[in-house]
Amino acid sequence: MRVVTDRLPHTLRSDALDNRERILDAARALFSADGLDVPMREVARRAGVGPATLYRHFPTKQALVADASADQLQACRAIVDEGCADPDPWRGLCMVIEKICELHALDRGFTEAFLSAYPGVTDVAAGREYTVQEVAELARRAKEAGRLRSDFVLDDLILVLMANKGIHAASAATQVKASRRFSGLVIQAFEACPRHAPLPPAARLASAPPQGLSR
Amino acid sequence: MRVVTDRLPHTLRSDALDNRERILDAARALFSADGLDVPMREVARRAGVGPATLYRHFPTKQALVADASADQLQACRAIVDEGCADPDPWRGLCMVIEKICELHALDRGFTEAFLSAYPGVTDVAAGREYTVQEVAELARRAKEAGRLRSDFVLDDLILVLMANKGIHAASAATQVKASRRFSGLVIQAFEACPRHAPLPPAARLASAPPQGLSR
DNA sequence: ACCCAGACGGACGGGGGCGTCCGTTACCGT
DNA sequence: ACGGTAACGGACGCCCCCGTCCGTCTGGGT
Repeated sequence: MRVVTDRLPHTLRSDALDNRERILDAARALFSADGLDVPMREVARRAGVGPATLYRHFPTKQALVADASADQLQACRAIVDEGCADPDPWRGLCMVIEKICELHALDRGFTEAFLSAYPGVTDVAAGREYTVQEVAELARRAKEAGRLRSDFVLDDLILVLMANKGIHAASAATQVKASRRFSGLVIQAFEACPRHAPLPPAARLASAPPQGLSR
Repeated sequence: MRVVTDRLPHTLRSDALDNRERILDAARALFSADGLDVPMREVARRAGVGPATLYRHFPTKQALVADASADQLQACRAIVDEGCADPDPWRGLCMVIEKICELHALDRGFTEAFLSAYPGVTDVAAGREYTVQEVAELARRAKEAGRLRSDFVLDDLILVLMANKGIHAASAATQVKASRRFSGLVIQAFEACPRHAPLPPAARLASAPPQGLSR
């Protein structure tokens, strides 16, 4: 083990910075389209760099995933914040569900990172926690307003996101269309309605199995 | 349509028959728990046979998947037939959705085969077509009875099954629990209800049609 | 212009899955 | 009991991915 790991120059050389950006661009594109199950080599090839350069910038796949997912994570937080800011909590909640489902439909890799809670992708895991907690408050208010069914639990949100992840289509356009239809259905199921029978008990869904990061 | 492929002895030797059964048992167990992404070697190991024996009995993975899924496929047909036999089409439809979701929750490999996650398993694909067509008739009757929302389309069923596939949990028990909660939600979303707003347009998800023309 | 640390990438050894070949085993009919 | 052959499985060569080493190159400070 190295002892003195600090003392690194915090300024990268221009070519190194350039490569770093191209690697992240490549990773974003590939992860988004194909999920996290992409060989590191493939990312390097697409970025036009050698494997060693890739590993120098991102020693582990988790590090790469975390940095490549930063934008989407930010988008996620923005959606949730916007939903919470809506004076009508039910409308805000619906918007959050729709938008997040759509976001996930457009970025398979981010979806996997978001739902996996893989040790090492701590940034994403923390982002998910933030999202979930914010939505918890939003849901509380929506229940209070009598619009969200009283037997809704937070795990239902995870359930919906996992389910949304299962939806696959040939084209991105179809994917989004299907995802929209799905979130529409789910929202109507969540809406408080006297005709609705009680639901089966909810299940504890802490996290999904770490899939795709093993390579 | 089989031509005159029969020249070989249709009677396997006793040890061969025994191995075939053990291979299928191993495949069923592994596919069910871990999905179809299991190395052929792993199936062979579990069955206690060499790789060559496995490949002799099942030249391709599709062949193995098809035979290993036969039971579940039969169960699927039985569920659908039972649902169609119910004098109350809405109750029959609900039962079909619940039971099939549960079946899929308990067998990940079959789910993947059923949803054509694995191309070329024609038997299973045909079974799915049968299922879907039977449910189509059931749905028609449920709409006629005014219990199923009029804007339900068959692709919604595929959508639900794909979504159900996305749900993963640590234990089989939790998995089934989550799946039940999920099917409960979607059933309520499907139920005709004056308070329900119209849904976003459905997406074409059928992934079967262009098959069997060439080759 | 010079220099050298920081950055690059080709190449290497290891591991695992794939599908097949071929020498050996043992089932089954006579 | 015996022979022929169906059936077996260890072993092979192939390919892809992994993470690292090391010789080469170049950016940017003097």
